[in-house]
This record gives sequence, C-alpha cells and structure tokens, in this order.
Amino acid sequence: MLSHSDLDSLSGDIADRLRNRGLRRTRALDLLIEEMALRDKPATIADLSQSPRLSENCDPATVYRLLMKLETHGVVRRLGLHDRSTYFILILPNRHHDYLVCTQCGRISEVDMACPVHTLERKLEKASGFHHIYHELEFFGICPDCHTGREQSGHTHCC
Amino acid sequence: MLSHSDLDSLSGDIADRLRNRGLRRTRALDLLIEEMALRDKPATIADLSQSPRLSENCDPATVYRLLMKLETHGVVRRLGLHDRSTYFILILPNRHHDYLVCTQCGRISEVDMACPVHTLERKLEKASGFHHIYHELEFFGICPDCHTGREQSGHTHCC
DNA sequence: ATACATGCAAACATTTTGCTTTGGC
DNA sequence: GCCAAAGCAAAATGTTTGCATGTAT
Repeated sequence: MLSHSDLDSLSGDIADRLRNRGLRRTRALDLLIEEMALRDKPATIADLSQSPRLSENCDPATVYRLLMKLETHGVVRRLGLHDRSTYFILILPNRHHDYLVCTQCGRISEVDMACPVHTLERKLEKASGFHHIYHELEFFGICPDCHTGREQSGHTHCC
Repeated sequence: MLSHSDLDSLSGDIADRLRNRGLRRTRALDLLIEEMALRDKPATIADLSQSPRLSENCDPATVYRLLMKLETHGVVRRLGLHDRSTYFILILPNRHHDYLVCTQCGRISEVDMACPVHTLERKLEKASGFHHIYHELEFFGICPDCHTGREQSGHTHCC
C-alpha cells in the first residue's frame, strides 16, 4: 500500500521528470498520478475520468491528453486487454506485472511470477535494431466463475 | 508458402470443425479463411474486408460477425497491437508467433524465437483455476527506420 | 507575458446491432 | 421449409481534435 507521503514524493518525482522536458505541473496531472498510483491496476480513460477524484476536477479530454503525454515520456504503459478501450497503468519501480484476463467476463488478475521474458529484451534489441524495447504479456482464458461457479481470486501465484 | 490444395484442405478442415458446431459453410467463410491463410499476418477487419478478394464478395459486417464466431470457436486469435483497431490472425498448427511492434510507425514484425511462455500456461491453469489459457506476447520499441534511417527487416531472428 | 494546459463540443473511426433477404442443409 | 448467414444501414462506443479560455512558469 502507498502512504500519503510516498504518494507526494511520487507525484513530485514524476512532475520533476516532466518539468525537465518542458511540461507543467498542474492540478489535473497530480490528481491523475494519484488516482493511478492508488489503483495500481490497469484502468481505462473512462475508469479514471469517472473516478470521484477526477470526475469533479477535470475533463475526460484532459485525462486523455495527459495519458498520451505520460505514455510518450515513459511514465505510463498502455495495455491492450481485448476490451474495446485501451488500458493504462502507471510504471512504478519493481512493479512490472503480467495479466490474466477472462475472455468471458473481462476480469483482470495479476500474474505473480518471475517474468521469463525480460531477459530476452536486450537480446532482441541487438537482433532487431529496435530501440527501447519493452514487452506486454497477457494470458487469456476462462475464469472459474465463468466456467462453473467455483473459487475466486484477484491475484494468482504461480512459480 | 501455402499451396492451393493446402488451402482447400485447410478451409475444409475448418469448415468441418464449424459444421459440427452447427455453423454453415458459406462463400464468405471460405473467402475469409483463404484471405487470412494467405496473409498469415495479423490483420484488422478493415484490412480484410477491403482486400480485393473480400471487398467484392462480402460486407464488412459479415467479416466482423465471422471473426467473432471464429474467435469463439478457436479458429482465429485476437491481438491488441496498440492500434486503434483489433487485429486477428488465423491459428495454424505450429505457427504461434510473438510480435515486435514499432510504437512510432506501427510496423509489425514477427519474433522468431522459442517462446519461453508456453510452458507456463499449464502451470498457470493449475494455479489460477482458469481454463483454456493461452497467451499474447508483444514487444514494443522504436524501429530502425523511425530511430535513424538504417536497416529494415520484417522478420527478426533471435535466440 | 508567454506558452502550455484545460474545458467543452464537435468530428472521427471502429465496432456493434436491427431488420430484411438470401441460401445452406 | 427452416434457421443460420449475409447485406445494408443505422446506432453505439470510444478516441481524437479545434478553439476559446485559464494558468503555470
């Protein structure tokens, strides 16, 4: 869990990073970072801008534009979870996760494993000539609830 | 490369599989399978329905509805490549690929490697209670063309 | 004071659905 | 003949942009 002061310093860090690149620290930016940090889960533009914190204070278009900038500057990561809309998640140190998505109901859980793909990225950069490679890995399947009426878990341990 | 007779038997196989589930073999279905098999690359609904083969013979809505069915029945796989639209690819035996996508220009190349994730799927099924798990893995980065003006390749060997 | 950022509203692209007609079985 | 599939066209959804105004620096 994230304490209030952690949050402040996180917002500060991100704002600093962005300021160096000519962006300004605005109320909407701080609120968006706060919202994403507290969720710490993939969220759509709608999810975010409809949250109490943001709905009162800024327009969806602003959220959209902020997310685009944050993505460009490597602060958030975009995910395609086979929903009609795009998901975003804040990039936090030591917090990369892969996801397991139910193709039936759309439920998203985190997969808690040492991701076996990281090590390939450097290799792939050399082989392909691409720069700044990162990956996105999702597992899709039918969740217990959709398959029968059994167990339930939001966080799956594996390995 | 796919020969004409390979294609026929592929369409036949798929049509059989579908017929057993109560679906009918139609002209549009055959043409769509043909188009996807010959491309053997991720394609959007627009890509497919604007192809000469399909544009003359069927409506985009039909392509859409077919793709939904084919996905349900495990014949095609859906990919979210961070484009605004959804990509689809035909599932062929021994043909799983992961992709490397340029975040700048959207160019899609295949990553030719022994995918290190396959083996985790069974383990994850046990741990999570999900059924029929499969995965989607993409790498994103800046391609050589977008980064400077160097090399170019549509297929990257690695490992 | 000067941009960059925002709000609001309109434009866009793509997906999704309704309804009638066609065609596979 | 019956029911799934196709065609056409309209609606829904989510993204993106234009422009006037507000605000961080």
